[in-house]
Amino acid sequence: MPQLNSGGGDELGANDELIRFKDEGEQEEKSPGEGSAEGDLADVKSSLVNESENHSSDSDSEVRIPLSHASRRYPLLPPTAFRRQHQDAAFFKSSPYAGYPFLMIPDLGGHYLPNGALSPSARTSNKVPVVQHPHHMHPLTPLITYSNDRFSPVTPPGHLSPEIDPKTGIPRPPHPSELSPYYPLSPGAVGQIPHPLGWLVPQVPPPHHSLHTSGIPHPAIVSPVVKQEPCSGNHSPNLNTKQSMPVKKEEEKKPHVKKPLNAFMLYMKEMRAKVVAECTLKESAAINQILGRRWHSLSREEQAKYYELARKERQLHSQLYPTWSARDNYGKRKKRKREKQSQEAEGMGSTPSTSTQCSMMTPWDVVCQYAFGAL
DNA sequence: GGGCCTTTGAAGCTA
DNA sequence: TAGCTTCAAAGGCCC
Repeated sequence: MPQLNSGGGDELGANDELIRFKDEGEQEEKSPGEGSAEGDLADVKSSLVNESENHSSDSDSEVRIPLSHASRRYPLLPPTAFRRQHQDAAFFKSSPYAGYPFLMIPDLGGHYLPNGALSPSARTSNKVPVVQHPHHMHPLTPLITYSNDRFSPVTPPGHLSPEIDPKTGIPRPPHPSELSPYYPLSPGAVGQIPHPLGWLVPQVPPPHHSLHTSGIPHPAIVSPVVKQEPCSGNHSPNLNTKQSMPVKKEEEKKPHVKKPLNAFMLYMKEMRAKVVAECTLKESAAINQILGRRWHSLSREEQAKYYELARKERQLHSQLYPTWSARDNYGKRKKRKREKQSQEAEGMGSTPSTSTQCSMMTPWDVVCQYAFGAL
């Protein structure tokens, strides 16, 4: 992936990302940021439904990709290409993003400064290069959270009380502004923060340990998969076990500091509940497909918010864990899909797995190949 | 019970 | 340096 800005302009990642959608003609949302989950839901559902209906009308209603079982479960790829023939007229009229990638790119530079900040022209009235968040969430609140469950949702004094979603009538899930999911703090710590911005330059103690000042592990730290060694009666595990731990075991016990969330992850975190509320889907794979398309339908300004958030997220993360590297988490997960695929590819010789094939082809290639029976 | 699926982006790794 | 790989979240599904 081309790093468009070596000067730390993370937001320019959006640029790259815009390019990625160039040849997909993917944008079907009506208006930026107002993607209808129902429409997306219709897509996903129709895809799911068509999976069973496909036998009777597989000729032209929808091209399905009998790839992996997951692809069968979420046969959305490439979504627009599949649907365009029949749904465009009814559902996705002229896509406002038909020229999205082309139109946006040259404009992008005008809004971003080499350091990654939004240029004044791109800013609204606020000096903070983060546009006011439309989803009743302070744009910077993700920075103070990392996990919903590590700390119970303690509402800071004077903060919002639990709300009922006016749209759905469903109790709105704890909102990041009340319950920051990314870098959650102990209640006390939260109370010490007068403003979310305070976290941008946190007066945090030297982060060479995994504990907050409160003694509670930082929320970005996930309890490592550690075999609990019998501790001789002392329940100050973090300190005492560490002292007596051999170097190797100490490394094993090294707390798992998670990667900071990128812009899209932040967006997903925020929007997932909304999408789930708007539709009946619960499977993350399907939800993520919707969110992925919504992400692309966002305006640049809206995306810029999340890129900025992500940038600050990384900033904060690096301040909290200056010695942490993404490398630390490499190999922490068990088995990766690609491993399996590569194994399959090896076994299949010149015939790579379909997924691998897809990764090497444009979605349209896949469509064409399926449409013409090449696959 | 653990891995897979799905998405995008950041960062590490490799040739 | 380009291209590939891994991980981050999430929750249902599958083996």
